[in-house]
Order: sequence, then structure tokens, then C-alpha cells
Amino acid sequence: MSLRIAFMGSPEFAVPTLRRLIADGHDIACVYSQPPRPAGRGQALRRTPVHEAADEAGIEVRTPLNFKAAEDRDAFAALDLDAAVVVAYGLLLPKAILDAPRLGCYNLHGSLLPRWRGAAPIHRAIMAGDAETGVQVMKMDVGLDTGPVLMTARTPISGDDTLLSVHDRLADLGAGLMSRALVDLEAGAAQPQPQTDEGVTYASKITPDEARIDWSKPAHAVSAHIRGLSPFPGAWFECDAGKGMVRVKALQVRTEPTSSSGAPGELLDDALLVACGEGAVRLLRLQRAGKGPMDAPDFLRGAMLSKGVRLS
RNA sequence: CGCGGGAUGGAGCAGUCCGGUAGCUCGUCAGGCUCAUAACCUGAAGGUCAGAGGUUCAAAUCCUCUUCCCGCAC
Repeated sequence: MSLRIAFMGSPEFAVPTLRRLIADGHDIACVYSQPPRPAGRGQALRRTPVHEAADEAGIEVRTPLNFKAAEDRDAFAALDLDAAVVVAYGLLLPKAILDAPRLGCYNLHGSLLPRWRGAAPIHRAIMAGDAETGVQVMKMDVGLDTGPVLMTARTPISGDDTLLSVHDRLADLGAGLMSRALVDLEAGAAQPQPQTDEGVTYASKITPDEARIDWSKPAHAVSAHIRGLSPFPGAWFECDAGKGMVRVKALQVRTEPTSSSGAPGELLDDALLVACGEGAVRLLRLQRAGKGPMDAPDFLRGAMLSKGVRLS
């Protein structure tokens, strides 16, 4: 009861699935991941989380830049696979790769397709205020997240959810989902359903300038924006907390009904209730540049931010 | 050696430029007030100022090195 597979993935999101497939007893012939790159402070070369997990498990790791070279394609074909499992690998796979495994290549994607095809589906779903999202196992074709869907797991997005909470939930759900999908595949019971043509949206990468908070948007939109980017890369604003303008990330937030009104960004009380274009949000957890994350009461002890101050 | 900020009682900060008694807002503990309280009043405990070396009559503060944390960029 096991398949010979290659696992292709890079970030933390993919790790639970890799671990699950190892635990399921599949024959993981090889792990593919993005090559180690200079990253973080100090620019040290860093392996991807999937790379590290594979090393721990003693599985061979390959890190080709792409599959344009014939030798990389041949090396993949030579693995003689039943299937390849792809989770946030970071490369579009050419047809030669997709066709190499006996049963094809299967992708775990963090949205309810065809909504949020592409790079940042979880961020985008929360930022857009979606009430629900999920993970799906899809048989890959040459398009960007366009293949037919085998299995779906759904989860609601609450007003307290952040990128982190939804990310972790989907990563766990996804591991179980992929595990079951492989069982079906092995049994020949999988029935891929083509995606609909309606409701297609694309989840482009988050750019630095769109992480800045726009207080003139309605409260629910400000909240969704903050939560969709928390804790990484972090939605931010600037304010003068006593020593000049400082950059501050908002990590957790709650919309709150308010009778008072103010200019967008204005503090409506002494506990970080911020006026938005419509309604208000209360900041619950924040992090200013150079400091660690902290809850609002701690933040307020050190920062002189009282009613009437304007955040920008 | 990519750029930058930081380490001060349990928490968050000021003090560092211009060396000279360890401060603030909270928390904790004790007592008081109150029908009562996370409110209020009074008092107390709690710090080798990240570590090491140097300068000095004297270092949280100036100089050198080390460790750890974080923001940006990637």
C-alpha cells in the first residue's frame, strides 16, 4: 500500500504534507525544493523548510533552478515515479515533467479554485474578506493552477483569523487531504472534476507598498487587510510615539462599533481605537520597528499614544 | 562582512549626546476604603543597567570586543 513519489515543495506550508506522506509509508524517492539562497539578516545561505525536513528524514534533496535543462528532466524521469506531489514549490512545471510520473503530478493548493489561483492564495482570501476558504488537491496541467480537482477541504474564515492561523489550519487539513487523495489514486478511484470557468481570480504576490494600512478604507476592510498580512509580511502604519515617526506593524485587530467619529487614522480613545473611513478598529497586538511583538496594553505603556493622535 | 534599531526590577519604557544617589507607567505583595470591584488610598518587596575588558577619583552613560533579539532589503 504505497506509491513511489517525488515531493516538490519549499515553504513551511508544505512541511506537514511531506511529514504525513513519510508517515504514511510512501516511498519518497526524492524531494525537490528551491535552492538555498541568501536570506534574512546577514545574507546567509538558507535551506527551505522543506529542504530541512527532508534532510532530517534522510531523503535526497534536489534543488534545480528550473527544468529547462534536459539533464534535470531526465533525472526526474529516471526516478520512475508513480506520482509527484507538489505543494508550494515555486516553479511552473513543463509538460515533460508533468507527464513523467505514471499517474501524473498532484498539487495541493490553498484556496477554493478557481478563486485565487497563483502565489498568495491564503493572504488574498483573508484580505478580500472571504467568508470561507480551503485546500484542494488538483491534478496539474500546464496552466497556472488550472487542473481538475480531486478533493476539497473547506474552512471558514472568522474575524479573528490571521494569515498565520488560516495558514496552519490549511497546512494541516492539506496534509490529510493529500494523504487520502493518494489512497484514491492508488486504488484508481480518483475522479478529477474540471474547474468552472466562473469566478476565476488570481492571487498575485504581496508587494511592499500594498502592506501599508489605508485608514480611509472601511473598518472591515482594514481589519481584513491587517489580518491577511499577519504576522508576515505585516501590515504597517507610521506614528509619532514620542521620538519621531516610527514604523509599526499591526498584528491583530478587531472591528468595533463606535459612536464617535474622527478623521481616518485618528485615535478615538486611549486604547488604540482607530477611526477608519467607515467605522473603527481596535488594535490588539502590534510590533514597532526594532522591537518584538506585544499586546496593546504593553505597547501603550511605552508609547505615548492617546486620544486624538493621528496614525498614518 | 547588505542597511539599521535594540538589551535598564516580572511587563513596557525614560535616563546614554553633556560620566556623579536607579526613574516612569503597570504588575506583584501587605494594609486601608467600599455593598462590591480589574476602581481608589497608603506602604513594601524586587535591578551584578546583556556579558567581558579598558579609561576615570567615579561608568547604565565614554572606548574595545562578545552574545542574544528585532525592523528593512532579499
